[in-house]
Amino acid sequence: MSTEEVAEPMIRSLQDVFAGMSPGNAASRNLLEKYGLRATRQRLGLAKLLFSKGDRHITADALAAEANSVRISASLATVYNVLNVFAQVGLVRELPIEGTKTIFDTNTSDHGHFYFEESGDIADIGMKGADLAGEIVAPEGYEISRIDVVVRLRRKPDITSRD
Amino acid sequence: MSTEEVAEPMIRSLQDVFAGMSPGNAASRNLLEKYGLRATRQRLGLAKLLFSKGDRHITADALAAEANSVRISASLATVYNVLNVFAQVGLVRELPIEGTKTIFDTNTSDHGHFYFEESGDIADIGMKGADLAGEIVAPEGYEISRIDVVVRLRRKPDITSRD
DNA sequence: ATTTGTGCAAATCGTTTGCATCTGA
DNA sequence: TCAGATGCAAACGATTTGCACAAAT
Repeated sequence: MSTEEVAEPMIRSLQDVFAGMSPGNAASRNLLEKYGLRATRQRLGLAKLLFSKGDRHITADALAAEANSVRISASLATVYNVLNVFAQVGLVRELPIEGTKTIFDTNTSDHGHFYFEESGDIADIGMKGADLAGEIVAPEGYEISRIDVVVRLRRKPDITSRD
Repeated sequence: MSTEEVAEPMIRSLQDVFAGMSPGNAASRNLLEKYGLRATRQRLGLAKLLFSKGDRHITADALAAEANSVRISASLATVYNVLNVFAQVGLVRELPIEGTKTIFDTNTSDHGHFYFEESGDIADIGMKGADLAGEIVAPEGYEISRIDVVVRLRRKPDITSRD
């Protein structure tokens, strides 16, 4: 993983590749190898969990739990390892939202997020991320590497349920 | 640290209150009490450090170090305490930027941030934060409590220094 | 046969907490 | 006075790391 050649996310719809596939199939191996990653049992399994269910926002913790509940054995340390490696090559993206836990996003395209303050849930915001990019001017000598937009939401006072 | 002045914040009331003041003065006490906080030695000292030098983006760690270097004794635990209390009442704001360390921003107005990836420095972005807010529609039943915009920057390849 | 990944437990890092002691209104 | 703050050290939760073992090319 100390690979210098940080492959660029050429494949956008990872969901397409993984959707409905059984773990350990040829396509998955191919994908991992395309990113210079050895296709190990746990990487294949975790990739399946990450990419076969549409866009996800998940913590290492939660992913590990989910993996184990589906008989994909992978220690927490390995899950962290795999997620970090995936992030390095661009298969997933780290979200800087909540102070403590790191959240990994399987959607690596330019997009913002809604953050539901009471539940901690996260949801993608359609466009906007890119829109903003166009208006912001980077300081002299710098270029924009990425823009993170987080819209924090609180439940609106429910007027209909007054009595 | 060396906050490059990329753009200027618009609201700087607190700075005006504290600028050039000696620690422990009446105005500082007033301010703290206005927020329902008891004016203790360390709160006054930390407030001075935070608000008398213009907008700042600082970690608890760094603030504690700075305080001690200026003979304002305050344990790390207390610095955390004070910063958290200040954040609760709205004197400062927590920034969700780097996964690990929490950064406190003395500018609580609506604004985005530049994040210099190589140095870890943070600088305010003039407007934009609010602009974006106008375009985003909150999901049914929710309202926007706040929008965080972080523009990550990398150094642009320096063309002039090629040889 | 190598090289790379995995798993465990111990180690680290930032932050919080319990508790005895001090301090400000 | 006496609620509320502080300081220390131990406690904590999330993540990383060292090392022996297992698996992939």
